Amino acid sequence: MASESVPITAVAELAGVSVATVSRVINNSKPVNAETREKVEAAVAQLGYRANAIGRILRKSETRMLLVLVPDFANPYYAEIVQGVESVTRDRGYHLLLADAPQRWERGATALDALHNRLADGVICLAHIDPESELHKEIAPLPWVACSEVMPGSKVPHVSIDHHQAAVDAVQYLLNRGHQRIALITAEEEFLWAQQRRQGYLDAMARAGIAVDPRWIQTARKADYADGHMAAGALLSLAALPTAVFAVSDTLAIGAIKAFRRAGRQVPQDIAVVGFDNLPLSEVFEPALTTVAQPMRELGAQATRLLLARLAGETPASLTLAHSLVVRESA
Amino acid sequence: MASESVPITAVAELAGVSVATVSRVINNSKPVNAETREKVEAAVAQLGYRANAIGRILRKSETRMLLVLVPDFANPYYAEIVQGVESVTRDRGYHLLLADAPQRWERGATALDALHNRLADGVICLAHIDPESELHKEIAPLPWVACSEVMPGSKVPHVSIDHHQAAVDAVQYLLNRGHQRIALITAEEEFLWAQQRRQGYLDAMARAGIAVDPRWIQTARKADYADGHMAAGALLSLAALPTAVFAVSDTLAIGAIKAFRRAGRQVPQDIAVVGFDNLPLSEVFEPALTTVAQPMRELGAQATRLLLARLAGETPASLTLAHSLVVRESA
DNA sequence: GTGAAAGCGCTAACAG
DNA sequence: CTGTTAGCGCTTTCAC
Repeated sequence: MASESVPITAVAELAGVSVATVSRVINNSKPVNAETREKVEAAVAQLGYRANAIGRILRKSETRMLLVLVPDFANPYYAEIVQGVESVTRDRGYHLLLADAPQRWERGATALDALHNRLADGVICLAHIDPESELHKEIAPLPWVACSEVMPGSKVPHVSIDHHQAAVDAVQYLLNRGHQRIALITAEEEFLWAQQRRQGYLDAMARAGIAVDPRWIQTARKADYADGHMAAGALLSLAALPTAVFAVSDTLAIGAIKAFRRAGRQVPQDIAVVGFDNLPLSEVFEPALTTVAQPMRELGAQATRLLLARLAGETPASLTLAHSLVVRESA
Repeated sequence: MASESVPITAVAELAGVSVATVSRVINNSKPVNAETREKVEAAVAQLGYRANAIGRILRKSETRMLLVLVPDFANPYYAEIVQGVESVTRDRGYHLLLADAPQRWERGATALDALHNRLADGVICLAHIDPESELHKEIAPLPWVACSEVMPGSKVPHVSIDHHQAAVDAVQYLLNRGHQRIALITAEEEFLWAQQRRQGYLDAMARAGIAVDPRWIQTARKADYADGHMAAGALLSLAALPTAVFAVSDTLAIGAIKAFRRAGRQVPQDIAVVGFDNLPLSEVFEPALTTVAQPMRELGAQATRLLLARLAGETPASLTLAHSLVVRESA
């Protein structure tokens, strides 16, 4: 009833028992006489008692909160991962603490405070962490797992897809359809995945015995539409236009397609385009995008299970989840 | 250095002072002798001491955490609002507790536990709350504010746009371009905004002296592409095709445009379409969508300020933020 | 099966 | 300016 905080002592008093007994009843931690239990339960109900989480946490020094470090909330890719995280935290009775992982990490007032201050039991990091950075030094000794972004050489448990193989699959698909002059539109490689996807492209081409013309490879600054547009422009200026493009993100792919069309080229007839990510948008865009899909929710869920296992004292192995090529109209 | 938790007593001991003095230094709460301060700071640095948030919270019974109830993380609309929330919580030194607000609220194990258990100081609710529901009974006595979803008749502080006026503006734009037979594609009206946008359409039409043919109004079950597609199909079967459509969401608008085009109609030449939301997608889609934009980030930020003010004992007034019509190609 | 009491880490009131 | 002490709300020995 009351919105006011009612402490366990009030319940004990009303029920005519000790606080220890109340605690036993609400936690089912030890056998309690049925009659006593009823008295306690009645008192709990009457007062609308809810155990204060803070008192409990202080005592047990376990917060049952997990911190999620997200590079960008508004990016649906991360949003879906968070959804996956949430699905398992909810089941396990954990709460989710969300923090923005800013590009430039300021010493001191960081999102990691929550963890340092023992507000959270562990961290799930979706952000890229430079091994040389302040952030890495801060986070290294903490119980954390990486999701989607894998740190090379780091021994931290992580879950992600095999970006290299996914790129190989995408390019192989193009190869199988008879393409030879396959271009790559990639992004600057601060993010490891960009690097890995690039290598996948290179390896698939090499395995097919195709010499890659360096001008087929366009590196965009970021990965938005405008960048894709520009990269496609560069491709368009080539004497022999590639017959297919693998873009390392759907946004890049869409920007490129727009450029091709503006130049009077048909997709996929004149030039086929494969993207990466399977954004909701890629289904609606015309032509609908052929693209590589990642299991985002699963990525988040597994990362969470990994962290929970780690917190439980286990030493779980990192996980690589399956990707899939979604074939639509653009290639 | 040590990742192990070091208590304030350890710092006091090392510095040769009392815990009270340590507390004063780290909180700057009372003047401390410069020399003493230095000793304490040295000890803090040496031990890598970080004040345990839980102890502090228990003592001050203020968690500096805010709970955000989100209907759907993966929906970019909510994601951007959360971004706005985060921007102010970060500035004010609050943490963000994120919870999914499920459609069907199960009694007991709810996301509101966090609040009942005093884990959070207040709630920002982005979800629709039926005044008759369990959830409403639960949340009513708590410190909360509504964001984007406004409860009719409820006295809870809220921030949102004027959906009615926004719809009037959209329809008026169409009217100004000479359209008369303007159709409405709306969604089932569990959400108040759908109802308000519908009324805006009706009022704008009435004010223009145009009798609305009931068949112009198509009500979709949900608000996804397929629904827009279906609604457009119904419109297409009319003897006199409307010359314009106002769709209460961009997804509906895009679904409709696809249907029109499939039927050989040009947008906007044969039929103009205005959407609502200004999703990222609406800019990329072809034709680029003319649509109503909401200031999502601002919505989140203001809601947070409202809550914070409320927690500070003030009684802030609800806010209505400005929307804007973004004119592109579809109308 | 139950109660008394200690103590998690911290801040603030009170003395000095 | 600094130290002593109480106590926030809870769980968990340890007795009985």
